[in-house]
Amino acid sequence: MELGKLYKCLCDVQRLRIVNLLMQGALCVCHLQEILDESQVKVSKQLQYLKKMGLVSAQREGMWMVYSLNKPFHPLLVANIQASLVLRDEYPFFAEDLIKRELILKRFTENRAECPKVVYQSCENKG
Amino acid sequence: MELGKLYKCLCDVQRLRIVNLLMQGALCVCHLQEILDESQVKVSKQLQYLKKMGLVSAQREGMWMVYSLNKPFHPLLVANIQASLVLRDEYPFFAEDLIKRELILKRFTENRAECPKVVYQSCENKG
DNA sequence: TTAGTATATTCTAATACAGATATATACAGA
DNA sequence: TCTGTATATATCTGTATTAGAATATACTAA
Repeated sequence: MELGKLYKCLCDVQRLRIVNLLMQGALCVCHLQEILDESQVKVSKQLQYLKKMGLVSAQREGMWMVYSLNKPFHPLLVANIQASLVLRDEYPFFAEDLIKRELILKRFTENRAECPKVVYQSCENKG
Repeated sequence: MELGKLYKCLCDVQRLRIVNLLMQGALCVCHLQEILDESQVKVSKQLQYLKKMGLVSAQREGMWMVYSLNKPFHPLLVANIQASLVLRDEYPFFAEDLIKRELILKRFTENRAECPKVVYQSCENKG
């Protein structure tokens, strides 16, 4: 992947947070929206951007559009997310978002109807 | 430093290459121009951009403007450059630029008049 | 002072992007 | 078919960025 493109994906904090989240597994728009506390339009647009750049893919499941980070993950993507997670004093939202994600996934185990299969599966894979 | 800003600095390949080079030591515009094989205006503008973003500083020495990467280097900057250097099959220009830089510095040892002191010193420091 | 070298600025036009608002589509269930 | 939920698209506005060309500045040396 072209380097300029890659960094363009990361140079918006919302997108950066989305990438961080998707690296843990697929998520649908509404849950990204919930975690990022952003409007639907904004989240959807950023996802379109990431899709246009070839970083993510979308997959419909019923009402939901499930987005996932394309594999294999680019080494630089991994390096950046890992490095950012380490700098949690300066950029706490990375870790915080992952916690919010965990809570949502936990909620799913109680009410599976709230969540697309794909997301649930990626949750189960994690153990 | 704000993350968005940092990645904006990196999302242009010329700027990325400049950062890679400056991480090794200060350089003046004309030598960056030579290594990147770009027009003076473009190189100068990218340097202004990086300066505006707070990533580099400029220092005049005679005819030359010497640019250096502000310290301390941001951990994410270091992580990205290191990771990019490792991926030399995909992004060979990083390593190539460093070789060109070495050649220029070697040229300076033969003709010191061609080079500002600051650059020469950073060259000597390296061994 | 003049010429030459190194660098920066200004102008214009093109493009990309972000935010807001409104509207449209896709699907599920009654 | 109607309703609600989830998601996407369109439009407009403002701002940021980029490129190229021309010009200006800063300094050196003669």
